[in-house]
Amino acid sequence: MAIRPAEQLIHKAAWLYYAHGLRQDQVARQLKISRASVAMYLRKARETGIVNISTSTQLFTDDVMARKLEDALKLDAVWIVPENGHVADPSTDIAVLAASVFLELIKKGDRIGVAWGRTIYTIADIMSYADLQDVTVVQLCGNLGAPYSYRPDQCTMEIARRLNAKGLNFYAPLVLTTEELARGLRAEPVIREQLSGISACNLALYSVGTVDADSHVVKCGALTASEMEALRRAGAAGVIAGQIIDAQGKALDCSYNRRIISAELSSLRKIEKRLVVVQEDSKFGPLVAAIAGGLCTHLVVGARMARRLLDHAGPAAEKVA
Amino acid sequence: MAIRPAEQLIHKAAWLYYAHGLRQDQVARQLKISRASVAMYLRKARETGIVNISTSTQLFTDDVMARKLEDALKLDAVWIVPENGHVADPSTDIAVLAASVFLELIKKGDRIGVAWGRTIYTIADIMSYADLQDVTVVQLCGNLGAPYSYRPDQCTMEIARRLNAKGLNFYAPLVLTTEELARGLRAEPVIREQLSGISACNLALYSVGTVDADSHVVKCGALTASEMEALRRAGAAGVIAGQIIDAQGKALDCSYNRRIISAELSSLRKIEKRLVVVQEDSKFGPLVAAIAGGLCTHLVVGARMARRLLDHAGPAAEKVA
DNA sequence: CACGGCTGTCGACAAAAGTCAAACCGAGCG
DNA sequence: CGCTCGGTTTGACTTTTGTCGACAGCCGTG
Repeated sequence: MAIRPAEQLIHKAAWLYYAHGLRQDQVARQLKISRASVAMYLRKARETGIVNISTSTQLFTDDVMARKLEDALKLDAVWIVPENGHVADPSTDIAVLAASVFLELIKKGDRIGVAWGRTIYTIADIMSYADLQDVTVVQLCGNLGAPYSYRPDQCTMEIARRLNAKGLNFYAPLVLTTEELARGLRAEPVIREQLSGISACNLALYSVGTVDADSHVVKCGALTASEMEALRRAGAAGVIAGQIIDAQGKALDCSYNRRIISAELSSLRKIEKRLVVVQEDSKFGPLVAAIAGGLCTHLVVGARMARRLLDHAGPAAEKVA
Repeated sequence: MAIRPAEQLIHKAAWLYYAHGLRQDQVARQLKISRASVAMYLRKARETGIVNISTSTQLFTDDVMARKLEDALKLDAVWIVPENGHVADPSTDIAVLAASVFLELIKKGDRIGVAWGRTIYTIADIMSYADLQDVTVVQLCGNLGAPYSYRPDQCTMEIARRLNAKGLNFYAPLVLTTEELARGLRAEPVIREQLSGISACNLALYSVGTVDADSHVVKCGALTASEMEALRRAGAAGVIAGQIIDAQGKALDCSYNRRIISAELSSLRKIEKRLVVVQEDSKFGPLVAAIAGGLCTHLVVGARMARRLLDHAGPAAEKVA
């Protein structure tokens, strides 16, 4: 009995407890183990996704503002977390909501593209476990040898681990020193395959990055602060999956963009559901650019950001009318 | 504050408790209500499907016998509930499992066909609540003015209620006295529309009925025991959605079948996922017939029944080989 | 306007679940 | 052969949760 009590017993305990509604001591008696063990098994069952507890995220879409935003920005769905004087900081709230929304959007057999960043890693970190063996999580861009714990491959792997899904990592650096080398690497069969597999995804998860000295690409050494400054003057408005975009949400025509290994924006746009999560208010500009470029269909933001987006879109919408 | 604490507060409480992992007293403090109220809200949240607790049914498909059955009978998925010396009776187990499987098979936007019977009603009765506004539950056959609480319309409605889905009832009797009247009624626009809408379903839930004096159609007075006996001699092997089928799973050519208002078997076969649940061992014959007729793609049965099916299919499979 | 009925709320208690240190058990190793 | 080590199991204890009866506000009604 001590050989492999794990799976089988955990399953049975979870089944009796959650599906049949038995008490822990009843389960213990039925399984002929102590109640303490049952409690432990149940915790494991929750941790491994054998049982799933999910809460409806409807509360956050019911907001009238969410509806208005959907209309104004032509998005499929918007979730807004209220920022009333809660004790907890709103950015955690946003991540928790994003994790729920993300899980809710996943279907069996899905292929999911994941980018990277602090926001994404936070989501991965608080996301509850699930048991989706037939799901694949693919990395959307090359890696950064960064001193961060939220490198692209880590984001992908952690999410795959949580979902009990297959993780497909990208074995290439995000940015190279010469355009030529990048071109060559992109032509490599392994890399090319991975890149072309991206448009086969039906769900993507990413955030947007800023284009100032605080940007991750700068912090990770992919660009210097002054190079970034120059790009900004040349029209850079945001960063998506390590790629610089302009205010229209198009890839900026610059050396940096030609030196990276990352999903083409056109591939991203082919993905049915593009979930964008933004925590920081400072990312307003980049977010507007991403939306303009059609890189977002599903959006999770805080109330303050939502209002700014609406104010921004409002006049434009009136102009059209 | 006493005006309508309902939805909004329940949602918030559920959110803080289940998604954020706060304790009930923390939630109470944040929402400025007593902990007792929080406990009550959480119960309501569970009851109304605002939070969903589901357990993986993998344990029951992992069975080697389940795999063999899938192969032998060409089914998409089989769940087998073990019948070891559990305290609980196995038929409840089957229903609990069937309810979980059923919920697991439902996707957003689905259209679900539901038949009737004791088994189906039991499933509806123990099924946990969910919050699927964009799902439609349609009744697969006409009604019986029966002294039972599991009339077709009740099965449909109860399931729709549990899922928070739209319920589409059939406003016609299951069986009429003359073929002519039945033909006329089927031609009625309302009825015809309902009937033709059945093949648009992508999930169906039904059981099978026996063709003896204990059959529901006999108990409900749709047929007398002697009429049934005659039909049985004429080749009747089972009942599906109030319709008599022969051993090949084809509709039996008989007056009774021409006098009923129910889904055509061909419409049922067009439904992508056909979940059949069988509790009683006595329904072996009818089940074999239903499977032979391609009326089943997903099956939930007890271990004893599974073994009989395998024994039955085994020789035939060998003969082919 | 007083009256039940209804619903939501609360405090207090009982029940259930979570947790921890200690015991246990088999496996591998010196 | 006896040892430690990693893991599981257990009983005892603490914390958390469920529930009950009582009370308070609101409503429609007589």
